[in-house]
Amino acid sequence: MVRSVDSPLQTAKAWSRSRRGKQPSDGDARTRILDAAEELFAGGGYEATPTARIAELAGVPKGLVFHYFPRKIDVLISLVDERTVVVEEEVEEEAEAVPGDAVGALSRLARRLPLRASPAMRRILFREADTHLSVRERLSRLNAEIIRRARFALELALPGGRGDAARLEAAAATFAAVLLYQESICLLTGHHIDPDAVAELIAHALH
Amino acid sequence: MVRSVDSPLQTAKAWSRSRRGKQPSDGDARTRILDAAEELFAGGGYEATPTARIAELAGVPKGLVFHYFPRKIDVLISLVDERTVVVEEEVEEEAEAVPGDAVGALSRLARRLPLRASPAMRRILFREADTHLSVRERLSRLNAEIIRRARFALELALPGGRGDAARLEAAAATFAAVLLYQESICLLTGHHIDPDAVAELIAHALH
Amino acid sequence: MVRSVDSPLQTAKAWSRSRRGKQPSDGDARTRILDAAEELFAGGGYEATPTARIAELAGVPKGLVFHYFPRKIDVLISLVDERTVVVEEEVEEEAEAVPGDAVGALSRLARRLPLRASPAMRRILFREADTHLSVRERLSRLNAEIIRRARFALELALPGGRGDAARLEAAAATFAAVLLYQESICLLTGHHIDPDAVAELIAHALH
Amino acid sequence: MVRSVDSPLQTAKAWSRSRRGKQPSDGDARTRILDAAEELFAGGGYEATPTARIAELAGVPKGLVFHYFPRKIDVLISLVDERTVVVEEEVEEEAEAVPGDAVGALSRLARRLPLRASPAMRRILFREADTHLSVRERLSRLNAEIIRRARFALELALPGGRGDAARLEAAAATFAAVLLYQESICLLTGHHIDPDAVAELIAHALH
DNA sequence: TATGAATGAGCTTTCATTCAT
DNA sequence: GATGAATGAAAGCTCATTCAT
Repeated sequence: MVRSVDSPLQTAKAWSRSRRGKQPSDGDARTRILDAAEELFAGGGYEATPTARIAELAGVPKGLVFHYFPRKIDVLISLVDERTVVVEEEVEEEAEAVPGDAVGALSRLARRLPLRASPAMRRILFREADTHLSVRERLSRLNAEIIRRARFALELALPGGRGDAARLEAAAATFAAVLLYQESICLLTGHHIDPDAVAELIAHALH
Repeated sequence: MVRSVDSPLQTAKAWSRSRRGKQPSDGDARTRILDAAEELFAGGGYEATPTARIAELAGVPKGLVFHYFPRKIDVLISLVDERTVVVEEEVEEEAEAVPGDAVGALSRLARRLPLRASPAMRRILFREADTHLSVRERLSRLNAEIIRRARFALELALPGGRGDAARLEAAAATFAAVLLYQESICLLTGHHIDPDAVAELIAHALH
Repeated sequence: MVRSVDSPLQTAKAWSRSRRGKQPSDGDARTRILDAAEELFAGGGYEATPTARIAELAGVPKGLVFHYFPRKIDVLISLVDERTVVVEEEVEEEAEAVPGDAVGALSRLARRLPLRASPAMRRILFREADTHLSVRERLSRLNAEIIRRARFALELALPGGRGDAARLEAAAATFAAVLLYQESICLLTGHHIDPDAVAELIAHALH
Repeated sequence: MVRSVDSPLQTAKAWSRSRRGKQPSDGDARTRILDAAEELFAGGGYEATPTARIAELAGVPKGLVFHYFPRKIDVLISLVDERTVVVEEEVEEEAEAVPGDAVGALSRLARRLPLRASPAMRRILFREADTHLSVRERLSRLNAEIIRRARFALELALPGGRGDAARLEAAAATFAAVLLYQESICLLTGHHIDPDAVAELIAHALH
């Protein structure tokens, strides 16, 4: 089953609608500031976005941005804190796992990343990761969680310990790398990678 | 044969030495400016690096930077133009290919990316790709070339057309993704991926 | 008799305790605002103290400061108005005067300045005097009163009109200058002046 | 006898003329910036003076102020460093000293403070002393030097060890206090103190 | 009386870029 | 080519003050 809310394939617009169900400039001032920052940071990058433009897009006076976020960097930090959630435990995963169905397990993971974040927030997560510590930490945890889940899915789906641990580890890391960067690489190079095909490939590699 | 010059594993220092065989502040002014910019752009990002700091690190007066590079962006463009070379044709590759040895072929590709660039330049290539067109184009060509080579290596090593074309394509793209992003992901998350293990995994997936 | 309350030698803490007999953050909001302002103005100066910090230290919301004091300058004015009292008439002074004891009279004046103000308020009085008219006026009156008293003490203690009027005037002004600035100069340069020694010096000069 | 150049009585205008012999807006940009800052800091205080007004009065663009003085405080520091000189040794003083003529010695000290600074710089020295360390240090050294000289003058003029050391110390400190603060107190309270009268008073006290 | 979000002018500072020498 | 003073637009940020509640 595909749930669109957290599919990485859904559009920014769709995310907005499904999460807030309102017009873009709705909500209180603080929310509108974060909305604006999210859009601008995703579009042009943190450094290249003046706070004045955030205020302008949010429809609030410049000073109000600093009322809520004393320093510009606090906007980014709050954005990451409040709008990216790495889901680190999910009991249902085991329930859904079907022994032997490694492809299905990975495919499900690809469709339902343990990340609650808009497409815009994902771009911010990657783009600003190497400049800002708090962003990097979040990304780091996401990466670890995806690897953990991929490993779990593969272990469950491939009982009997076929394949050594090292190969399983490489498989999990590879799948995480592809998932994390497919959006970026597609955006940058226009080359699309189908996670399902990779899932099948990896599953096949481990039999 | 392993050539260390373009190995992704070599250090920034080693690159510097092997390429220039000089002290860091050697060379003419233009070269020193590019050296400084390379280091600073890689470290803090293009936007966050003032031209004055480039001049300072290069040991040249501020005005000289603009003598060689009329606009700041020209420093980045020149850097990418002159210090990242995507090697798009290499006759020897076929010569080295051993039919049946897919792992060896991919492993060789990992060690010898079709990219002549310092580690610093690689970071710049990824970091600034979504902001600056010229950088993005270079990255795009690099990605395409790696996929092309990975596909070629796999086709050659796995004769007989075993495995369908789609799976082969997924394998090539996966390998390219891992190669391209392993440095970034390691830098960001601390998680290291061994290209050889991935090569073996993929080769095994295609038999 | 020595009364410690207005001795220039008493500490800020002692003043606080003796005057209010309460915890620092006691009292109604208006009082706490003035307390906070007194401390901050004395420490960093009027201009360098934001009203927000006054409110914060006072433990009241920012808006309340402006409820009691419509403009920031009104805090300073109220402080000077309410917390510096230049005592311009004191009948007992004559009673205590002992003809012939000029040193004792001056010494008593030094210990009991005709000023009811905390050490913090004294600093404010000097520091802000040349910027704010109301402060300057208060300081001016204090200076005049000290001179008047010193002159009176010397006249009374040195009967017979020995010494001409000009010298007596210079003596009074000198004593006032030393008294008024000894705190400042000690604070600024670390050099301490003993008012008693100066009293003796001056008395001796006039025989 | 040396007169007007360093007399505390000379006007700001006269100082300007005698020191530079030019129009106010002469000199290079850096000098004009310091000129403007000197005038404005003396008039309204450091905190209350925006750098933009300094630039405006100096007739230079705002950015140039920060070209020469990276932070606003550096303008004040440079001003104190370059435009207040505490003269800590002067051989002639002994030559001029006439044993027995204590009044003359003190009077000469009053007229020729061991301070090379315009009246404006003197005000800055006092006004900003308790906020800025570098200013306070300069003032502290000036105070110490005046005391040293006053003590020296009195010792020389009053041979024979008449009067104990403590009284002599008090006398020196008193004279220094009056000299240092007469300008301030005059400015603030309008009350003028004649240093000569104080000199005579003190000399008389020590016979 | 009490509150804190809202406001915008103005602050210090940064910086790419120009240009006379 | 080489230099660093000069320039001004724009950045991040501060802050007194207002005002609806």
